[in-house]
Amino acid sequence: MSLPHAILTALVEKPSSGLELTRRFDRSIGYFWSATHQQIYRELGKLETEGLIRELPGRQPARGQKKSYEVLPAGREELARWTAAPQDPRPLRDTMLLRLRAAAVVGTAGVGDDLRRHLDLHERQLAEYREIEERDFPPGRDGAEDRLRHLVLRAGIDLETFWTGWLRHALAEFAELPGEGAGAQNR
Amino acid sequence: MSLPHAILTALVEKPSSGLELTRRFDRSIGYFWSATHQQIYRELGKLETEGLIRELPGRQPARGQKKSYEVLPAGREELARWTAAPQDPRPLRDTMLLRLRAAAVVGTAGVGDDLRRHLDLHERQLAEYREIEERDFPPGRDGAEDRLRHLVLRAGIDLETFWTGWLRHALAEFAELPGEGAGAQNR
DNA sequence: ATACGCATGTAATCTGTTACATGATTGG
DNA sequence: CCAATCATGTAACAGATTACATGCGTAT
Repeated sequence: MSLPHAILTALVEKPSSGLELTRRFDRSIGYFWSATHQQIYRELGKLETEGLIRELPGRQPARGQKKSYEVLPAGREELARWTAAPQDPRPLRDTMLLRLRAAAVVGTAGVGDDLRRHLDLHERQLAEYREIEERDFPPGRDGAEDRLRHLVLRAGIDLETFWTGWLRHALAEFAELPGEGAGAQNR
Repeated sequence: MSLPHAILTALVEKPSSGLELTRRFDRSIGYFWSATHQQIYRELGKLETEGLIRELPGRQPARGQKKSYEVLPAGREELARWTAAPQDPRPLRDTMLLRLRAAAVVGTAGVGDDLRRHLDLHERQLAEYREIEERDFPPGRDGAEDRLRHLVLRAGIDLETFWTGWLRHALAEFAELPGEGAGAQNR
């Protein structure tokens, strides 16, 4: 129940078409709330029906034509209401941890290589976040909006820092496991 | 596509009934792959149909009667295959981060209180993990299975450490935001 | 004219959530 | 006998994923 609010947030920041939203989800919002273009189009339809957003006036109608939306006052209110309401953190669902637990009973074949690959992925993501931080949040600016957005980016950086650290630790442990030189075994 | 493998892992560790699995998901496996009893029963049915698990022999049939399952060789093979195959990390979906981004445009009302509540939740979870670590992983044991399971628990501990650290940082930032004494405002 | 990329959308399927229904067992 | 609890399950729905369909605009 958060996708509509992710979209409302994006549209309040800047009115956009479906594809533009998709691009922005790929770049920035999707770092903590991912969505595909199908989800976005479907949800835009719903939000329009519910009167929370509307098509920007001065438009072409047809299919294959760009169609931009803006947030209506009702949408802004709904977003404010949702933001203010308490919500429990959603339970974690992580495949790598599950695989390690499975590896404890069926063997570690293949897992070491993928740990290395994940480390690489997380290192890249971390580097990307740090670039964004340098570019968008140079020292000594502090509007309230900037601070909040910086805080969110900080979470991303800290989270990737956690993953890279843990993955390195995991790889070190793996190196000490019996028979983990080349990578495979099944008990 | 991981719930069946979570269940297979649990059943390889120890044959169980649906409700016993549900309990174990609440306690241990669910820390990184949560599931409700409905999901579990549905999936047990599928796994049995596919010939990956079977009912423990020596059974009563009827509804309301306990029904335990064990993993068949085909199930163990499928689990090993899945564990060894590379998988991309699933994209992050975090509501609190989304809310902060929304708060940057619609105001921070209510968010501060919930940050505090989340900090409390994550501190409790961290304490629970640490207790498990003390109880189940005293210094100086090192079977391969133990090491892998400890590694998974370590991820939980490090992750909760990240959250509590970040939430404290966020609360400190909030304290400096204009008008954030009592908690509410809308721009 | 056709092929490519942009843009919007439909459909089918799978996964997860919520609410409820039913039988068995046990303690009062 | 009754209520509570254990245990299994159904049904309906909501959310997410995957594959595909269609139309427009532009460059070759």
